[in-house]
Amino acid sequence: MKKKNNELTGVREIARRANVSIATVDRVLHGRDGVSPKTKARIDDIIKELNYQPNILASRLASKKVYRFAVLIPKVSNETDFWKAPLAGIQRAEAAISEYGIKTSYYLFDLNDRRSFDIQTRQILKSGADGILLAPSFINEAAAFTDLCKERHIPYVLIDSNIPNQESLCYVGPHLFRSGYLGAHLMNFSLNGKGTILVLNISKEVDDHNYLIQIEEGFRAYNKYHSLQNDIIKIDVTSAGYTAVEKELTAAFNEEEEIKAIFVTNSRVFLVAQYLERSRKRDILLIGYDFIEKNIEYLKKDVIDILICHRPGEQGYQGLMKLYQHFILGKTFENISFMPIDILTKENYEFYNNYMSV
Amino acid sequence: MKKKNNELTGVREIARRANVSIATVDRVLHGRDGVSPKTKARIDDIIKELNYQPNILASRLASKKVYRFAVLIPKVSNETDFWKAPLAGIQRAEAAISEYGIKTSYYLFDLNDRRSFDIQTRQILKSGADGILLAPSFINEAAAFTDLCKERHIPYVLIDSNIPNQESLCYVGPHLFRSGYLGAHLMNFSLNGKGTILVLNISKEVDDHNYLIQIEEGFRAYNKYHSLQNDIIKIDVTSAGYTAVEKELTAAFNEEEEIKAIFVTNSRVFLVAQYLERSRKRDILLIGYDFIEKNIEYLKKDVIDILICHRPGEQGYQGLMKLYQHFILGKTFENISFMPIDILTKENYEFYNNYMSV
DNA sequence: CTGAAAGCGCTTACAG
DNA sequence: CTGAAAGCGCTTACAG
Repeated sequence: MKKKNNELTGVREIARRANVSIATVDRVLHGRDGVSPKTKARIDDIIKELNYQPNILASRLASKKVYRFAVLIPKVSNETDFWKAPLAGIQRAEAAISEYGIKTSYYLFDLNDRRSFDIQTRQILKSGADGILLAPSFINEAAAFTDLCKERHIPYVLIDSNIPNQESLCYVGPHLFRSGYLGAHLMNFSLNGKGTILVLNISKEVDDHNYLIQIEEGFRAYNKYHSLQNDIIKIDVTSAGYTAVEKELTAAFNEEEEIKAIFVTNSRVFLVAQYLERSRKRDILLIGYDFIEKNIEYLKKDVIDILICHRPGEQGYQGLMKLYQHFILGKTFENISFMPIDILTKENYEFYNNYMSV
Repeated sequence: MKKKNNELTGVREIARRANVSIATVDRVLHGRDGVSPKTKARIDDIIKELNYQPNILASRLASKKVYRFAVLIPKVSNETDFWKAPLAGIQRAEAAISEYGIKTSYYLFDLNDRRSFDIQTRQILKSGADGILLAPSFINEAAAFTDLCKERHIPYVLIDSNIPNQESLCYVGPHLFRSGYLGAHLMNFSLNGKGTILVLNISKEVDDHNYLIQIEEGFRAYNKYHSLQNDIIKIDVTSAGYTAVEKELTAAFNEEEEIKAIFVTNSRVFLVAQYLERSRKRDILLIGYDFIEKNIEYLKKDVIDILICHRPGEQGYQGLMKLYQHFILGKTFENISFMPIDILTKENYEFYNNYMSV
């Protein structure tokens, strides 16, 4: 049975009402030119009146246009498997949206080699990607790159950490200050105001400073706000190897007897755990960051008490979905999406990453 | 330009190779009968050989079939806004999949009236829903209902709590025993083995017992496993009103001086917080469940120290998506999806629910 | 500036 | 048991 005219929907109905062809409606819908202002106005009115919502399935099926997204993140290394989770999240998103004519390409760089970051950025620009998802691990290089993106009007989404004052499409990641603040609270929850606290920044890269400093400031802010009397000793370990950590910690423990807790501002907390284990120091409260294998190992052994995490998988998933929302759905959204700050212990870590099937 | 024959893809290519029409291919693809065994075998082989993946967009666009999902959850009440979050998650999923020809209907029942649950179940069966998402709050009624669903071959997904030994399509929710176990750990993290602990079950419904008992058992298991010497006093408050809680707590505090902490096995922890505030008892460690307004209020005021949560929004989202995966994508999956067990404090609760935009 | 027509990869009656 | 044809709601050349 053929539908009656007044049962038409979508572009057909708009075309009928405006007395034009659906091709013209399509032109207006996508803001292409070649339509007289008069016609355009008429069609625009009808679109509003009908509160027309395009059928994305039909649109994507008919269109040959392929959107190309580039993903620029660190490769998983022997040192750390942190980036496994974001990658998995990104791939989960990729699977969900690939039917919509989206091609996702991966450009992985080496966290120990800032040139590899630059090399990949050049590849991306050459590739002609429509949108970019990146982790700005090398902040200066990243800022230079996003400047280029802006020049070329290529939207980009940041995950893991933010570049201040950059007009990204979105930042998906933690509120670092608040994360450090939470860390201090968790320490105090157990210490109840007593004992000296060691704060450790372990990083050979100056780039991390922006990242670590925000966490440290949050940490200190908590103790200040609550007028806690704990001494805080801050140590910058400018090498990410075990020996450097061992040396600094040995010195610290020799000088100061009252150390009751250690807070590590990034995922290198396992190095400290290793030290505590080897030197048989028990009853030191140890809190650090990130769900990585080496950390989980010490969490299980009760050497690390708490790991703070920022949903790395979710960051990757959401990051790519933001590009999808922007390009395919034409949605707008807040340009910051803060991740929850999660608390992992020996008792709940198992459930943290295994629910990600949808 | 017309494509060459050997560039054909999808059903067309299968049909060409099998020397049949695409209608026949379609029949085989969907297991409809009316195809000779010989032809079917031939087509099946080709499907495998080509590793054919149907184009869901085209499929859903062409099909007139509408899938109807029924959602059976408690309505948000004045007493608690707990069910806001699952509802929001379900609606988020609904928005994501509605284009695929899915109609979602809501059947909300009253947690104070088990008959309302029954009434809604009858409505659902009458409606002829294809799949059901439900919270089995009244466990006996729910079991009777899912028995009927099984008889009629209507798949259903459970959220929030499980019905033991039911063959649901999936359970999406917490591992309650482990959740209680974590609760005990958090207590001990602050108490360090000292002080008497009060465990409170506040519920007038016998139905909740299965739920609460699992949590309590987990809690006790932790203390036993770690040989903690804390006394545990367990109180069942069989009314969900403030006065009953006040009476029981007053009595408990009069009898026992050493109470240092209270663990409430469900979201009624705000009633205890209210009591502690009114009776000016400070320094009592208070841990309970769920991100609801009244609890957050006391979390902010430092009366409640920790809330344990099981991603209610995610449960709703994933629950509906499981039905989608089953019906539209024809995917298979584990029939249990345990939620992470999250720890909320005054410092991180703000980030817990605001990232849900995708 | 505009329209007629083919096509995206499927599903659905209908006819035989 | 099987196939030809129309159609889902869009987009895309192409022609004028």
